[in-house]
Amino acid sequence: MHTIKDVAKKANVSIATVSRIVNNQSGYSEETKRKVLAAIKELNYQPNALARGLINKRTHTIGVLLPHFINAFGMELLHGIEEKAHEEGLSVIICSTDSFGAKTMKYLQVLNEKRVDGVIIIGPKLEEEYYDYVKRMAVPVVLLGTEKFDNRLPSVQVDNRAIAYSAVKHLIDKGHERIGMIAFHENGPSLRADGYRKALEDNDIIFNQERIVFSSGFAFEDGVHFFRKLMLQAPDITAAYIISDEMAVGAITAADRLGIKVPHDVSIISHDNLRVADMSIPKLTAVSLPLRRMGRTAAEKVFQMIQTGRPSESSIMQHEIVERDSVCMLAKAVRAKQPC
Amino acid sequence: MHTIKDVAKKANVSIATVSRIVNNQSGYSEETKRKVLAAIKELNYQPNALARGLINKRTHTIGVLLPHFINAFGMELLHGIEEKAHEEGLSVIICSTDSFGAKTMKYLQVLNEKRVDGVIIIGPKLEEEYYDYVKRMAVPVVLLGTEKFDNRLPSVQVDNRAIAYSAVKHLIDKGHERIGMIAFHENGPSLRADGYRKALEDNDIIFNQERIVFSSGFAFEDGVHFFRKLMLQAPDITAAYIISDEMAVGAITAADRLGIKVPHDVSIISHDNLRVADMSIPKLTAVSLPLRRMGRTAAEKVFQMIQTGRPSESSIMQHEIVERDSVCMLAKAVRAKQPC
DNA sequence: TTGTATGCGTTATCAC
DNA sequence: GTGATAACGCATACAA
Repeated sequence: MHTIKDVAKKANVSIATVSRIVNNQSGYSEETKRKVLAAIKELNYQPNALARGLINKRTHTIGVLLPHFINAFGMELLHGIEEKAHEEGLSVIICSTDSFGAKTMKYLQVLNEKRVDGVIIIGPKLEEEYYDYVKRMAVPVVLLGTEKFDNRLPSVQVDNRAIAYSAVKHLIDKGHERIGMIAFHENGPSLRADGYRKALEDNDIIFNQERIVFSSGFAFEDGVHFFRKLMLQAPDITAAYIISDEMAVGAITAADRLGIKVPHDVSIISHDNLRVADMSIPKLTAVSLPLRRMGRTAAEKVFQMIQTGRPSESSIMQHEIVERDSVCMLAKAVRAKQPC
Repeated sequence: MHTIKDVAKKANVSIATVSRIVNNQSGYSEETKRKVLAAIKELNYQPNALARGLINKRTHTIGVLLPHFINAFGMELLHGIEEKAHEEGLSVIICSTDSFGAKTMKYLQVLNEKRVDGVIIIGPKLEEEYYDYVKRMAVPVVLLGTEKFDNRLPSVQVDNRAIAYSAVKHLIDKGHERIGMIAFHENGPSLRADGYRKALEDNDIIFNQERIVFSSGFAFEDGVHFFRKLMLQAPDITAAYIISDEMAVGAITAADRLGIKVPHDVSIISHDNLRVADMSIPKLTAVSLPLRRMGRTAAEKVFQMIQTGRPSESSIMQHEIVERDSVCMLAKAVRAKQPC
């Protein structure tokens, strides 16, 4: 591994001159430039980013904290981050924290020691401990997730209440009135459950406690379990809003076992619109979240903050409904010509 | 951000002493140790990894190159890598190269400038250009993939011929004889197609060109397209070996459209055993690859190479067949009591 | 246009 | 035990 000194020697100039040329500043003749460039090429010289970082106080590296990143959801976010980050000349170090966040503090320390230029934290909530730490790190931090989990830091999120509202409204527009929901069991109030409720209210449908069920996770298994529970609890529903694609697929499996046909007997609309949504039978109608773009946006924010030194605004990303085959019209008049 | 100097000043010692204590070497009294530790805590001092790396010539960081890492397959590998790497005190920088590997050289340069301690390359093949570069980088490199794509570098792989053999053998054991396959279209000879052929041969089943079809990808869409093609080309098959879970799910969708029931009309065995395998209807019987463990193993290898300085052996990981619902017995005698 | 010298935050080699 | 001080590889203020 050659250093700037080797180049200087080979080109018969000082290291200062080499440095100038490498960082293409001004202050040298074309002649020397050629000499130096030739030496660089010949020696295969690559500047040492460590030494550079030591001086410039910038490592062109950011850290990403994501909890149990095994799932496809986080993957999409990560992909967006990585893509944008590299476009801006930033490398990304991934830190996959376990479900309990036990490793998080350790990761934060590592990132701090490595003097990353910024941090993106993916996750449902920001522990006070983490917040304190990143604050002391004094580097740009942006939060990335589906919940507005903190307002002290800039974030990229979606409006879950609006999403739930859209989803349920979509079902209502399709003629459904007895609508169930698999929500996520949270400590505080659930924005999604709120949106669900509001959509019913606005359309003069009475809310029925029995039609909402709270899951402890977002996985396939949760879907089969809680859809079953939902159907037992509220057998008369004709549609359901399920807050993750995997769960929705699980619901279809559960329905299958229960002898319920989707969408003929009950329509299903899901949340996220990951690849699986397109792979199930029937294909899932879903609320689509721009996960990739959210990742990109988060990366863009940290980059901007790094450049300007001032905090960025939070962004709320738009969602849309992608219609596929898991939801059908209910109105009898329509049903005749357009069976589902 | 405080430096070792600040700590030294606050503790009334020299930076040398602080350094000794931080790296817990010997050569100081308990008394000074306490003082220094107190100062460190109070100032919240974190050693600068850049400065350290500059001297020690180790960054405790490795780079991972993975092509279009969007898919669940790469995710599993990555997860294994990350897990093990952090256990060994290594951070991992991800570099997601596009399908054409156009960005690869750029990434390699970045990793080189950052002086990573090692590199893991995920992918189907190693371009000569990349090989030359990593060789010049003079850091441990391990290849991670499903193909033994190069033998100049240590790798972690599986035995694709054996896998295909196992899969087809499984179908044969279940009474199938007219077995189709969706293989991957490669330039060279396909190990999987070889294994398929060998399994037939060993069981006195004649190979029929029509029953094998070559896909250009591994995705869901490829599955629906090529399964359709396969069924048109060889309508008499009773089973098929499909080389990715996503494709297998696609095949089920295609079958559905064709009015073919899986596994009643045709059994399907897939490859990889990702989460989707468990989510389709019917659930997929699949050859399971220990992707997570493969990732861990790759990380372990680079770590070892970093420590010892000598190259590591290549590893071939074991596979196993996970029986679920997409394959059924064919023998008529059996069929009577065990319909599928 | 070019070179010298200093410092970035460490570790390590000497002295004391 | 402890403390100067020289590297590590580079950028830059200052001289020339």
